Amino acid sequence: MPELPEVEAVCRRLRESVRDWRVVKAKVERPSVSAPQAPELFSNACNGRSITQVERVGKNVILHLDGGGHFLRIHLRMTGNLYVVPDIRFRVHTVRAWLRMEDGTAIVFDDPRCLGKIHVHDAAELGSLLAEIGPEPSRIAVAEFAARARKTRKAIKLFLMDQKHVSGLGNIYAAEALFRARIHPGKLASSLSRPRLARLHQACVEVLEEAKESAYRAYAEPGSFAEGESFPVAVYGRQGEPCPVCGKPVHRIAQGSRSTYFCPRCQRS
DNA sequence: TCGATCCTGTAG
DNA sequence: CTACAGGATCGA
Repeated sequence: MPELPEVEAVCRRLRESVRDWRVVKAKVERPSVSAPQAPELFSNACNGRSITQVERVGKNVILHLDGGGHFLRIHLRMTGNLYVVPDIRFRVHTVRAWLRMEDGTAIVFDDPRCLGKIHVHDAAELGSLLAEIGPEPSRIAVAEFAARARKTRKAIKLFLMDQKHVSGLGNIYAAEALFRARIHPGKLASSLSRPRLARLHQACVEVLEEAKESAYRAYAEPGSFAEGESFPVAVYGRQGEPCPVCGKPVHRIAQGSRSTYFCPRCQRS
């Protein structure tokens, strides 16, 4: 589910709905979510500790723990979700890991496809972790954004989705930002002019900001995102449907073995 | 820099 | 049944 806006919604939701931050027991039900770390590492790091802060870095959720000098890095990948349940005994079967709090409630990591990850890190590693995740569009200067784009040799959409360069955009919002900026997704990042890159940067900031609001609203009920996405997508998933601007049918192509949607008239190559 | 791969669920 | 899914890593 999550790109930056959805991860942000998950974090906000946790901060609001967790009442007791003291962990009495933590368990990984599916070792692949903690691999290559052993599940016990997770349990040992969490048991008896308190979560002191919920932080989002790009699409990562960081849970800081007191005492032991550790923090958790959680990545939801495609289908992961993090939410609070009143009683761990009644969790759904797709819960891959959980932390039970002293008051009996629990934070669960629910991930049908098991693609998500939970890892334990030493507090000292936080800096290097942050260093390998690029800045979000809203926190990068246009000049820097353009400089990075011009340095790479890949298609602009792949550049947008590469978290090392710019963080937060995934398959949906990258396509939506390119549509707003009227740039063809297949164009080489290094071939775009400064004005076009500036337009794209602005579009990324806007799309993510707007999507944050709708993601949070869609996530009003703890435990599930509302059906689909309340963000009004213009092109994503709309192959064959008319472009909202010019009416030409939306095209779909493959890039990096993922689907890309765009308007062939508004976004010319 | 590209494709295959990790998993499971669901839509066609 | 196959195709495909809002992500990222790894090996070639």
